[in-house]
Amino acid sequence: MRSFTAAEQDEWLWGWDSTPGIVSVWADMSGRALIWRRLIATGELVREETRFRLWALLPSLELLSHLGDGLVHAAPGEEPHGAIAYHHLEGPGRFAYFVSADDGRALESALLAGASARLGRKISRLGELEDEAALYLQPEEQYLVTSGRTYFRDLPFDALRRLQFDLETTGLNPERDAIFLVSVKDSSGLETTLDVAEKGLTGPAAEADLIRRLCALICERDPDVIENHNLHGFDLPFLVTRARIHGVRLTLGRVPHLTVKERAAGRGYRAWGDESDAEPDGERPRAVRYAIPGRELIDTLDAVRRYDFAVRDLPGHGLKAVARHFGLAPADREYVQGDQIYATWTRDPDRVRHYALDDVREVAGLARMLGGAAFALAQMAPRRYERLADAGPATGVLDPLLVRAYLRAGEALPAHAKGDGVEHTGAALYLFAAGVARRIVKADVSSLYPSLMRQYRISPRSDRLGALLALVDRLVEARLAAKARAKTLPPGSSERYTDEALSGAMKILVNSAYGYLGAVGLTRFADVDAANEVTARGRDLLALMCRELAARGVTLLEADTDGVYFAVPTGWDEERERATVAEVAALLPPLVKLEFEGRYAAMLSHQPKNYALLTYDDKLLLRGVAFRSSRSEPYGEAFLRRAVACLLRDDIPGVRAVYVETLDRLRARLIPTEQVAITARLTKTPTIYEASRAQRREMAYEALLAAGRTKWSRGERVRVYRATGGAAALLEDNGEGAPADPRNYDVAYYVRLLRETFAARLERAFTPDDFATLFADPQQPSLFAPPVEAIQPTLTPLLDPRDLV
DNA sequence: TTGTCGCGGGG
DNA sequence: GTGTACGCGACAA
Repeated sequence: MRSFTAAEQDEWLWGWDSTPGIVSVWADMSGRALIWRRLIATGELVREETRFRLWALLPSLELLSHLGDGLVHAAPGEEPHGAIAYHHLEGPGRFAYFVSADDGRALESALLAGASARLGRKISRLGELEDEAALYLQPEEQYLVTSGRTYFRDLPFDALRRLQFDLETTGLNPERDAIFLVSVKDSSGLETTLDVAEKGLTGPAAEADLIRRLCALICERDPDVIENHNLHGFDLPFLVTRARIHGVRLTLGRVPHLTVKERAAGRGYRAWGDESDAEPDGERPRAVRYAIPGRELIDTLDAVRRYDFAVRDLPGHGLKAVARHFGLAPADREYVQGDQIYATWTRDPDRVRHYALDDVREVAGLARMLGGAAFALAQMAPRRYERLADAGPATGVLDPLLVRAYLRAGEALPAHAKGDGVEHTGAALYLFAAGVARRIVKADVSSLYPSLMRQYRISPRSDRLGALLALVDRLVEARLAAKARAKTLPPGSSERYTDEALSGAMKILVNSAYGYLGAVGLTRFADVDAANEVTARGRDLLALMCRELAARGVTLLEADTDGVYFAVPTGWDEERERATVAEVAALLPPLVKLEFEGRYAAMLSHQPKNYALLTYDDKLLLRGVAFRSSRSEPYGEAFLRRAVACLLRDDIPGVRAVYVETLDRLRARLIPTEQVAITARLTKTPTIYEASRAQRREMAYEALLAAGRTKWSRGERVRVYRATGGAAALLEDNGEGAPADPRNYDVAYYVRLLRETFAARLERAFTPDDFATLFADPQQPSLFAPPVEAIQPTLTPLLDPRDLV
């Protein structure tokens, strides 16, 4: 294997051109690149126009042989003007020829002519070439890869000029509904709203004028970045559609004669399909996103999804829920329900203005809080900022980094790895014991898989340069440095924010290196065997940790992938717990760091990945579908929470009391109807349900029909419950926004549900006899039942750690 | 019950 | 010319 200096490997991660402050790049096939830069010292915006050579990688020169003398050899870096040039790349990789031209259209037509001749039919787009016939990127990415430039060098996040806008519309369908207000905020102090009523115009003319004023305002404020929540899924497609309907040109960018451009995307906006009754035949339309020259379009929904993917603690992904979760919502935040916004506007326009401004303020806060990672990625990878903000880390970031690294090293790139049928094996999951245990410790290995890749030098077979591991090594080191630097800087400062963002971005990349290996068909250097070696090492390591912990006298409860829960003997203090974890950690390979993650007073282990924990400050944590499901009836969830809390506090009579009390309240109908109802989302129209009703009756629709409702729309949410006699019933509103409360629910049914569905989640904590006693019906007393006070929860061993191979 | 597909968001 | 994962709910078999 060739060896590379640290400086060369740094170039793989960061590129090599030090041009600072690039905030946007727009390039086309003609070989023109427009680059907007902010001068670090003054914040002034400058625009540069430059020429670059478009390029592609080919397996051979066959497609260009028809050029004869028109195809010239040129050493790397040489740029023979007017000619199509090539040079050979080293190594066994498929893409061994680098070809380039001043004008990408000339290169493209030469390739198309060659392909047409070879295949004997007209080929008119590069996309029609067979797989792996050529490797080519978007013009902007070609420019960034060969120039070694990246976005945002030396630029703090807060130096970006950012603007947020939010449309308020009469509904969700852009073909039918209209924009009536837009709120706008930017990072230089603007906060304003535009609306249809301002200019004395009405009807279509007023909306068209509103769109023109929005374009003018955005161009005047001239932001580098435009942000909103669901920007690509709602605001942009809505704006584009309304502008088209009114014949208004959307001049939002920094090149006057260029308007909004569509690009294909996996997620984004799909025309039609929301509420149309008859599904159109054939393919669903492709999702599209939009691009604007000179500005980066950032959707905070992408940042929220990326955050929640790692942390998994958000109540939902909507703007309001996320803003509240992060404490970004002001105390006097105005809320208006989505379908009430237009009606509110007609009565109380100021309230809607306030609401819409709160929206853009929250978006600005959210974009800063979560947008740092993509900003930092854009300082490394050769792609536009907006692409890095919505890309997956493996295909969207690591793959482009590797392509740039190989070209920089003059090395041929391999074809996309294809699956060879080898199954991808997963992580280990063990349930050692079920029931109740006390004095719980959680220990885990952070970043287990990348640590194993580094420890055992596991890399893709086709990665001749060892570039993936080199990137992971450098990322791990650079991340430690960035974290350490951040700690020395003032909290909340721009500098600290920038280092924290860098550390976050690096963590994302490091943790995606393993996913990269397993993404067969998606990533260029995927290698299932290497991925399987990582998981196999991971399983061995988890088994080793478990055996060594057990050998030190603790009781193992559950282990999953990279972490383990166990109970320690009576009398151990935290110091002894930590010392035990440290002892086992010392037995592991040096790059694998086992850490003490937390300690808890008690745990109910129910099923794999389903458990309850009681913290030492008496907080109850429920994990897994058995304990928290949006489908559960609220009275049952409430019972379960209270009963589990009693159980973990060792208050068995309390468990019994909660059960008896819930039964009594059900029988006396003291529990509000809303507590026994579940929310259902309607997916069938009345016509469709009518057609299937004979075969199968569904509770939600039966409830609607029983309530005399024959019309409803798809997507509507209704609350339903089982009324006396077992009939499905609809829980309607009481007219004041709260649910009605007829209390005519089927008591016998909900009594049975309490025992068979909810109490059953505590079954593994007791012997069968004790469980029967504890959840016996007080209306059917048994003569032989032992006293509840005598019952002790149990812990049932299921798997001996010594049996782990 | 089990397998497959689609969604999450926006007014 | 794109390409996540995860957990859940709806539907069909």
